[in-house]
Amino acid sequence: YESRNNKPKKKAEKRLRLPRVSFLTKSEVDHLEDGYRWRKYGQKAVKNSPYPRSYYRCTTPKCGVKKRVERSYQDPSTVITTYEGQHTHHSPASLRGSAAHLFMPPGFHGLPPPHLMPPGVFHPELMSMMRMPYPSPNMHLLSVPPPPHHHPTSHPMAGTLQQHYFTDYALLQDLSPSTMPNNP
DNA sequence: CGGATTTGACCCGCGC
DNA sequence: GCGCGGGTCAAATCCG
Repeated sequence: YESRNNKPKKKAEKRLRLPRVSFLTKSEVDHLEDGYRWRKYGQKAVKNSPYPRSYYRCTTPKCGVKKRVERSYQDPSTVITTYEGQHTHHSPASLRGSAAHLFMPPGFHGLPPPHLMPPGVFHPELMSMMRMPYPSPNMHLLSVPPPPHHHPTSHPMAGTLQQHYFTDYALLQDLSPSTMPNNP
């Protein structure tokens, strides 16, 4: 680890913090499928928690979307997935048969307001599309083609043990991680 | 062999 | 300055 200080000061690019969105998902597995490919680049212990936090980066070049995954220590049955940044590409899971990007939650325009979304089966792939950093006035989805066929009951992961139930979501833009809306 | 993961070291901001 | 906490790097390692 000799040459870490030899950074040729790359034009003083500020490490700007992109807006982040977090999701709470009841899941047995830590890393949820969301239609994108990620490479893990770190893992750190979380203070006051027995569960670690994993750091992922989108594997697509030029796409610097990051993702942090940790299990809630207050409710070990839920995982906290935090996305940071916008994908510069489509989800690689846009293959036929994938239910990703087939529908949007009702009233989805920009950032979801702080009221709960209707409960239902949680689609992490759908979740990964909710990446609008700011609520633009007349924002519509980037390029979501109209669904040719809609199979509401055919989950893309049917057959696996992963059953992600949407429980709640939180917008933790710059909040401290200690503000979980979970009163003991 | 190539790409992803593991894992300790390193970086940085901040509070004291 | 020092330690701590969060975040990242990268060599070693794993795995298909």
